[in-house]
Amino acid sequence: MTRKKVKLAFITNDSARKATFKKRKKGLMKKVSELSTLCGIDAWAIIYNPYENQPEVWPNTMGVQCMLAEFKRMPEMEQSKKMVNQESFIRQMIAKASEQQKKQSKENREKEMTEHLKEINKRIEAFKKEASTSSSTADVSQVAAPPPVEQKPVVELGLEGMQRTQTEWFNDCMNNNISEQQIGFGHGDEMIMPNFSDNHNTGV
Amino acid sequence: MTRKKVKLAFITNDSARKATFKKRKKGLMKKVSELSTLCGIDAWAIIYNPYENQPEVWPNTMGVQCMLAEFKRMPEMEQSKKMVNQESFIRQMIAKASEQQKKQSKENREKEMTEHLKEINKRIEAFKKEASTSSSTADVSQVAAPPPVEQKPVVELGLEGMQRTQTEWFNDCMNNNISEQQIGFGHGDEMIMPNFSDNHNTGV
DNA sequence: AGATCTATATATAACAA
DNA sequence: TTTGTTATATATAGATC
Repeated sequence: MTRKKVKLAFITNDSARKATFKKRKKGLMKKVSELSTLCGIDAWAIIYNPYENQPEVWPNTMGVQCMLAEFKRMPEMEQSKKMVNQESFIRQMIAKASEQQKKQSKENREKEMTEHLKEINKRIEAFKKEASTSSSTADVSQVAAPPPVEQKPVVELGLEGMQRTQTEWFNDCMNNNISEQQIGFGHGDEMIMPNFSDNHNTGV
Repeated sequence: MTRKKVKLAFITNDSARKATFKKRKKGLMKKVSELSTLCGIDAWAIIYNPYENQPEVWPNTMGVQCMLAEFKRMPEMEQSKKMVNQESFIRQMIAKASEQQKKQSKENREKEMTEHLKEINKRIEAFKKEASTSSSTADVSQVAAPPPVEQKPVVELGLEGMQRTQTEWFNDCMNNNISEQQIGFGHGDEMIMPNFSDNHNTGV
């Protein structure tokens, strides 16, 4: 919003909409990374850009790519089914997964893949210990809100515009066909990234 | 970044960090909603606020809550397993899911739950038709990038700071224990929300 | 279409109550 | 600690190349 206070409504002009999308996507990415840095939050972001055929990922860790790609597969399989029917939902998932299976298990990917998860799980375990002192685990819905435990939070962010299907992207991920660099994210000068060793600036 | 050009590094002072988190979270939410509006993107956001015990959701559609809660469950189950071992990963999911199952299937939730999914799936189907004309489906990894199909993209966004475990939140969701309103998002004056009927401002 | 520029609208760090 | 204010840093719409 500048030069004119843009009217907050759908931009009908195609090229204008695309331009706005690009600019704002970049801004959003930056905001996420800043939040990550400033608040010590382990953050990641994926944007399935509707105007490109490869998603943008930040930070460019393969584990994050695959993990969220995994997440993204779920809606597709839900096609005509109801989300609430969790059992049939999962059956479909198994079917798809077994097709996938022969294409996976590259050792060198394991390490990266579990990188973030380990962090998360450590926190979950820590939290469980804390929570178990205050209530039973049987009926979770009745459990009182646990006492505030100060711990590093995890931020997760996905932005997705459908261009390829989720599964296609996942396949590519599993087949190691990730193109080197699709991150367009040049953040400012003094950015400090405490959590990731593989952060980098591209941008331009 | 004002009054002083903040140094982009972890804020060690607890209260300052919390204040910054709150402000920036709000800003991020607004940005997402604006992107949604301006570019006609079906967007949703969840923030597992590290300082509160209920996630913030926008828009406040239960289907979105449960769908993303579902996504969020996956990492937890991966605890000590490798993400790459998709089969065992899924087996664990089934185990958890069957525990869940007796607590679900409330009719009045189905409608909301599938609301977004239907939109997504429509687009996936449309895309598949388009893509099937140009290549075989057997080896997806070798399929050339499909021709750009102009269609409304879907934005998905999750921000998560671990306070409760994913599963606990999911349980609450399934048990219909969602507290009325945990969204703190008062956007500007002229905001127009074409896609959702249940948007609202709370702020405060 | 994408890269740059610039005037303004917004976001927000530091204060204040 | 929340809320409101204000000075500045940023984000970005529209224009230009």
